[in-house]
Amino acid sequence: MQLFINHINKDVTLDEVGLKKLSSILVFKELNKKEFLIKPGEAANTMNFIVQGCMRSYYLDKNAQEHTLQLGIEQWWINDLYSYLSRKKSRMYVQALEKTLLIQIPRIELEKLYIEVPEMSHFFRIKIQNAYVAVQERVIDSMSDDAYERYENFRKAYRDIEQRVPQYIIASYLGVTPEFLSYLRKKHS
Amino acid sequence: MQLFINHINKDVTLDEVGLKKLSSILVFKELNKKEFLIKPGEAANTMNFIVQGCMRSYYLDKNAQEHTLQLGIEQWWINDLYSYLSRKKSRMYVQALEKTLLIQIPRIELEKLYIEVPEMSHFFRIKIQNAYVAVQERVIDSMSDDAYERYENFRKAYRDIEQRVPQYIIASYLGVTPEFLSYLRKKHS
DNA sequence: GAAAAAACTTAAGGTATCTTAAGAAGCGAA
DNA sequence: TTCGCTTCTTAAGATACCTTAAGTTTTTTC
Repeated sequence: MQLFINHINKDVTLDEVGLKKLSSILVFKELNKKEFLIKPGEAANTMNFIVQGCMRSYYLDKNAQEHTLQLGIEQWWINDLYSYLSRKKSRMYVQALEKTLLIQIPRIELEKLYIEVPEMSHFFRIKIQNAYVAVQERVIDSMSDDAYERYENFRKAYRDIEQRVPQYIIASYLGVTPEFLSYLRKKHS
Repeated sequence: MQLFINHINKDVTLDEVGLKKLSSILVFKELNKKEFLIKPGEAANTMNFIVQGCMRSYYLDKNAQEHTLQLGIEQWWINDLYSYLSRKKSRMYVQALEKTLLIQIPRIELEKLYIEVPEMSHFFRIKIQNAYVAVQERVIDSMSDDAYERYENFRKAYRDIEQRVPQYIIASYLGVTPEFLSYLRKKHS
């Protein structure tokens, strides 16, 4: 909980009142390993902060292949932001890869909070901007770099995560088959 | 100009006062074919609405290959949103593909306007959300679809643009070589 | 309207990545 | 500790896409 407040305070400064109002709308949620937070057809109606654990979002393409879009551990936000922002049904699975504890902020309360505590509006604007930047980075990467370069980039950017998720999920994040990632690792070792 | 106002009014409702304040900070800018709005090393400090013409943003990868990230015609916004939002220097070229007339909103004025006319803050929040959704869509496409499917998607989504830009630019948007796109078109015709 | 420049096509040979299939290794549950 | 499930590896054959290079068509410029 203190961790969460510190996290918010990195980007904005909340006073006592703001903090109290924020605290009052938080919801704690626990997920077991492999449990889903969101499934296709559902809507994302909360912002979700990982207090402890590890999660990912992914979808199935027309050949039922998994593609991982986001990975997160402690102090990351995880969501189907597409669904949250557009208010459309999700196409994603958002799943715990370990036993995970989340702090959730329901959209309805959050939008009220934006008015009373403009810092929070500012905070999430920054988060959404960062999300945009991250996705754009990924488009650029996928057009410029080959699979092994993307793997190296991934290892740099996600050093803490790499150890905690199975390799086939990393492959599905990079956009290659697990077999090919295995081949690349051998080739470069 | 009326066009621009209608465009804004699609998403938010501005009163007389708001409209006047908005109008007072607009800047018109004309670009000749092939002229650049932004080059690598510069910073994006305006929002840019295309009144007439056609533009694209692209970057060069380490092999000096062009990759087109955004295409736009009349009534689209064009920018290096990454640079605008993060305030970092751009890695992009933003270039006119035809003689183009823009309406620009400088960041400094716009941020003041956000306070006086909150509808504009709302408006650009929606635009940035849409931009996020579009980029995410693209990541999903590039992982799920082969080149020809991406080409068909592109033609559906950008019917009006397809006619106006050279095919090698479409190829660089899809992430394939011009030769390969040419081959695909023949194969499926 | 001719010359120059830009864009598009074709084709051969090459490379990155996929598919399938099988076995090996690691790991959680009883 | 062992069984069963999940994950990882290996390898052969297939395919999507790239590179190079040359020729053709279209567009621009003077």
